[in-house]
Amino acid sequence: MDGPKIKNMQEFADASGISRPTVSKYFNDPTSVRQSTRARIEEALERFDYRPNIYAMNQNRQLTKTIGIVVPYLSDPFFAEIARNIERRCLAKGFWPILFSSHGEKEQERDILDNLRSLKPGGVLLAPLGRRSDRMAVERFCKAVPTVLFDSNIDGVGQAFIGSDNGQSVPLMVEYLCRTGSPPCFFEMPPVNPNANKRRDAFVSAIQRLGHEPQIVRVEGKSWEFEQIGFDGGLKILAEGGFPSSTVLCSNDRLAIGLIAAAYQLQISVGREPSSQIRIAGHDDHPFSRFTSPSLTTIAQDYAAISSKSVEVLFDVIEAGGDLGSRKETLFEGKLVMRASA
Amino acid sequence: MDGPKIKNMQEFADASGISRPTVSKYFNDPTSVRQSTRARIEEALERFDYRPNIYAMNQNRQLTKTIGIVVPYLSDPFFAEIARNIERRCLAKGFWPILFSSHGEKEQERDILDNLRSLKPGGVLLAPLGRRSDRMAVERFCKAVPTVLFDSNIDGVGQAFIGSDNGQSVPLMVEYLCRTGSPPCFFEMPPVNPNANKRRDAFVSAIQRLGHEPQIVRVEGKSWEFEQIGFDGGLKILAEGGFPSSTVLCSNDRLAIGLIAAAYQLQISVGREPSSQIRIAGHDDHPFSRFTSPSLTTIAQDYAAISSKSVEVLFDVIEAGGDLGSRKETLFEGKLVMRASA
DNA sequence: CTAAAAAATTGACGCGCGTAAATTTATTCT
DNA sequence: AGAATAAATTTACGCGCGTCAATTTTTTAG
Repeated sequence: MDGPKIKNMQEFADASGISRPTVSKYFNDPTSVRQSTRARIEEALERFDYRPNIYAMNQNRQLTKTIGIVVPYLSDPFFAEIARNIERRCLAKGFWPILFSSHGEKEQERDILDNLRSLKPGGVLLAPLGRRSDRMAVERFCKAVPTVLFDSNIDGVGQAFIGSDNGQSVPLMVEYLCRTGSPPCFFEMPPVNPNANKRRDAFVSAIQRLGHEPQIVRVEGKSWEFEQIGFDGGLKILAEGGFPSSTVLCSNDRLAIGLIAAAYQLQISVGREPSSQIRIAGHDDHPFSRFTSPSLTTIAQDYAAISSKSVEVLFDVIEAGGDLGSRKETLFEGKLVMRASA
Repeated sequence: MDGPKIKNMQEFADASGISRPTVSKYFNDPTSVRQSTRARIEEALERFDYRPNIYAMNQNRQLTKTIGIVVPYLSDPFFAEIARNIERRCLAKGFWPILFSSHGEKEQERDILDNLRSLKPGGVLLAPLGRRSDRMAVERFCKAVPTVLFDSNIDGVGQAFIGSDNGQSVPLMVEYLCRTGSPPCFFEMPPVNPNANKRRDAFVSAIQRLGHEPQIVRVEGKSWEFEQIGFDGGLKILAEGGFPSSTVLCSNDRLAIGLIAAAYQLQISVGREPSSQIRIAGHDDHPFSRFTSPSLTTIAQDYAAISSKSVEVLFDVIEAGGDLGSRKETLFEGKLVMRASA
């Protein structure tokens, strides 16, 4: 890191005693040059700390080494955690992840996809808003850029989908709850994405299979502040005679977190001890769910598996030139996490 | 959105009947062209949906319209929330925010700053890791790119600092707690950034000013999973005779969230009623702090003010050509948020 | 050691845009 | 109306790099 300042690749090539085209090859794939020249270049790199101008690198490329990651709501630790995993894996593959959050807004999602297009990313990992997505815009985008959907599916859109298997996880929880106490009712809010509906449907069929009548309690609210919705809704329901069952299965953990807070405020005891008045269960194993009072019994989605599989499939798509032929859906099973709340 | 495909600015200029240099001017600042030509360009834009190649746009620029946002830990909803605010404000100014998270790791932070340099951002908003930052790397970066620090200060580094005034907020809380019950002890973990130390120091002087002996309880732990640290530490302390006071002021909300969970598990009642065994207070008004059981009394940092001021100052710096002359520090006061826990 | 294969070099062009100087056209002001 | 001013056009160059074809050098295989 000394010597005269290096301005461009030509100067760096001169300084390292290698021709510019070879240096260029090196930067696009270090393994594509002979071991001995690679060593010489990397030695020079330490002396001069030159970095190619990424803008010049990419201007004539139709596909860059950038990976776009789009999540619906970054303030939700679930997505923050997933994004973190994905970022690491992209970096390990020598790609450059760029993170975007739609912040729950359709327009934002559309803008992000628009902007992303001009970034010419090598591929995109997209967790769509879901029902609120501009389906046309997403579809158009996926046709132009190799895209893998995760978390929330949109039928037929994108090269693949990776998510968790609500059809397995919800019955797992329902059976556990029925086995250990009164059959649960289902607590939901207006669905923001297909998962919410799938979970409700899975609940209905699972509880019917066990010979019970499905009971669904729905509260209103249209923001992404799920905890607040669960709290407000829970407060109202609990104050007005309570849920139809003393066991409540929530559509997701964030809703459950709000509901637990509401129960506490009304001095309704939550838990699986005989003395408790209500049992509450969630779904997702949200990072905070182990710190509720009582800690939340839930279904653990396999963060690591979902993110690593998503990245893996995306790179398959990229290496296949943007098209796999058929759209693959991968669903991971959830695991029951028994804590104190149910 | 019909007609023949537009490949570059020349073709778009031809199609819209305007010269290329004028079109170029338009894209760099739509207000810099006459109203009538602007209208013609925008009309053509609707017909052809052309977008300039951002890579070609930026390759000859020493400063681009990109704003880098770097936070230490995105899974922390506090930073996710701040980032969201900042993003919006940058977009409103016609800039392009790009978000990065150090994920609590020094190497990540260094890599991000390195990569950011080759992005040639117009400016950067940086919430450094703090004590774990590679100070030299940060310093070097700030000399090369207009940078405003926020949340966590590093003396003399960057063009400005925006944060919250621990010297005001902590005494505010201490006085409240002393006025309404027994004087608090201070619950902390190994400091990850200067705020932690400032808060402890502010606690000591505030409690002494009120004529009490400062008592500090420290637990170990070196990850960014603060809740877990608070929980594990709290469990141990509460089981081994408890805190030196029946009122505990935690260094931050996440620690408090863990502590409340620990107290619950040990069936120690938390709250400000006379019947409660312990009072617990936090600091930050973390998005989840209203959903703990009981809800957490805390100090609200002014998210909106911090983010808007940060952006504002950054644009001042940018407009001043990267240097304001003197380094400005802005501290916002915290507000006491009285909830049920203390 | 020689022929074949692999890798590096040389020289050159183009990408899409920013930008500058000189010129022409349009707008504003009195 | 004409003069002064503002804006758009024409022309042309350069940025840093990808990439190609032809050539030379180095490595590998027989």
